[in-house]
Amino acid sequence: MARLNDEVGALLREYADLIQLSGGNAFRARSYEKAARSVSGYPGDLAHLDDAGLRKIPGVGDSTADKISEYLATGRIAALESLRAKIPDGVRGITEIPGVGPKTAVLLYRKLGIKSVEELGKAAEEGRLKGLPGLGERTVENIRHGIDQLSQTSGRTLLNVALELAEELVAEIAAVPGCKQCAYAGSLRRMRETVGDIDILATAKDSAPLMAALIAWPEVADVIGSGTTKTSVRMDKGLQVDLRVVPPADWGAALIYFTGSRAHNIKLRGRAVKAGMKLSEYGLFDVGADESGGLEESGGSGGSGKKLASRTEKEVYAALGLPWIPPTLREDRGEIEAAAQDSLPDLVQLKDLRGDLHTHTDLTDGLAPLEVMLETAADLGYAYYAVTDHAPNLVMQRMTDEKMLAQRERVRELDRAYRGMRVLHGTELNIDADGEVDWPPEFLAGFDICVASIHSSFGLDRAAQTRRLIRACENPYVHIIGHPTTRLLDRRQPIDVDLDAVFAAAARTGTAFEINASPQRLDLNDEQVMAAKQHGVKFAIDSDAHSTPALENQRFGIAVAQRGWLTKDDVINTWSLTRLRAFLRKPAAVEAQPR
DNA sequence: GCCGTTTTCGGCCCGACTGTTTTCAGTCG
Repeated sequence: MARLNDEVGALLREYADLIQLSGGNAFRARSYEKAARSVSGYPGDLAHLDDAGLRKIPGVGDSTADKISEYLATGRIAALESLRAKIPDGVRGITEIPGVGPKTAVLLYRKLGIKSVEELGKAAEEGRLKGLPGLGERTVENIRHGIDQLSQTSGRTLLNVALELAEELVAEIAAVPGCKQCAYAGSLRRMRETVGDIDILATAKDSAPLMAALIAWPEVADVIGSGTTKTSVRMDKGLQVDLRVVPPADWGAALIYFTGSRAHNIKLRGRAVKAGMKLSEYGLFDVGADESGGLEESGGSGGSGKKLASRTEKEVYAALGLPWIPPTLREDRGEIEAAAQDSLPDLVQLKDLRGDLHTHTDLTDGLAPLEVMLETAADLGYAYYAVTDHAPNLVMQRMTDEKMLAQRERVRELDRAYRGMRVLHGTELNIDADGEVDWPPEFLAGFDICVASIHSSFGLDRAAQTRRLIRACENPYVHIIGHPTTRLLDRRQPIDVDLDAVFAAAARTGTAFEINASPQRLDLNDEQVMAAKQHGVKFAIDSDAHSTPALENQRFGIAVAQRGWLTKDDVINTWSLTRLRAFLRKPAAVEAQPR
């Protein structure tokens, strides 16, 4: 939907970074940064805006509008390109290292000619950073550590980015005459938080036109290989896409095979072998008791055995004595055993969500006004919706008691005005290093709902992090722990914390844990969700939206929940408002007081 | 560069934290 907007947003952000790196006016840089954010979060399509329309986007003035227009007309921005020529792209990449900003990156470039993270790592190893002004032993160590962090997060593509591309590619290929079926498979279909590549599967009698359609895609940078059954290409941004074309009759078996996971497939094949069958991407075959025991002899065409199933996934699973298993469960975490006992969980679905309990407006760092956020939420069919702007201890947001109370009054008015959607007034509190939050109890009592999250002191040790989160759970006014580990998939490692101890506290106090649906966060992640559920923790799947398009990120939160085996009953924002309100009274924690 | 119940100039998100300094620069949320 907002693809072009994101593209332009990224270019403006790059321009802002390059202004900083080239020593330009800091306010000018910030101005472009703001415009970038605003453009990325703009709900309409930029392509449909004329010059006047562009200027109406908050933070976009004459200069920025001209640059956007230039890009829409010519596909380039001259000013950006001239800055690119001055600062190598890798120098900008260096600022991705946590703790390294533009000043340090430029210093390294000017003094040592370092223009990539790799070169910086090497220079650090060789001790060449010593003696640079402002770079002591500690800083060099931090840079090393930062590079380690970065290397752990790179090389994979975020789910939302891959999904958007995959959906477009599938639509394109499915539209080619002769294409019978087309879908993305692989880790993307399992909705893993990041993916290494995109696997697309299609059926057609003649594969050539389908392969040609992929190769002709405008973002294809190079063709790695192309034959009649498989074509691999690399996109401009480095992501690899594999297209496999199989005969229509083998669709189901191939889809299972290419969806994986590897562990799921291995276990499935084992189950087949035990039952005297053989499973491959070409189908499920009867090995035959009279054969000479060889399992490897039958080739791709099915060998000696008779084909038992291959046309649909359901058919193949059924022939193995199993119900169809949702792709989000196919990780060999007990789903095959559960399926065999017909006890697969009834997974929570996007349509089950009745509300969103963590969202922002332009009163703090959101982009859209309260009224606009509510309109969009109502369009999503929600029965309730919580507005949870930042609290004062996140100083940069400049929240005050007065602003919060004025917003509450407005929320109450709008709540009466809406039919069908109740509006809750909440806040996102800051959990400080000791586990305390922003306001005193009497002020907190005025909110319908409080999310509490960590926004600082990420580096505390395990004992301290565990203690602060447990204290937050014990606060009777804290209902939901927001983005609990604070990880950012492309940038920041999770905090070091004993989650089992924290989950136990959450279950004891009736505090829900968030599945933050922002694709950069997905926090808790699937495995943590499973562990928390074991403790009896309840969950809130929240968008943490700072703009109207971000409200739709809930699909990614649902994916995490499904991968964590959650049902409707585990997720408090699938509940009726009455049941939700009862949960928000938090009796267990109140009894636990005083601490 | 953007913006205006501070409106065409002069501000612009503010403070904590860290590591380097010995009074401050850089980074972060």
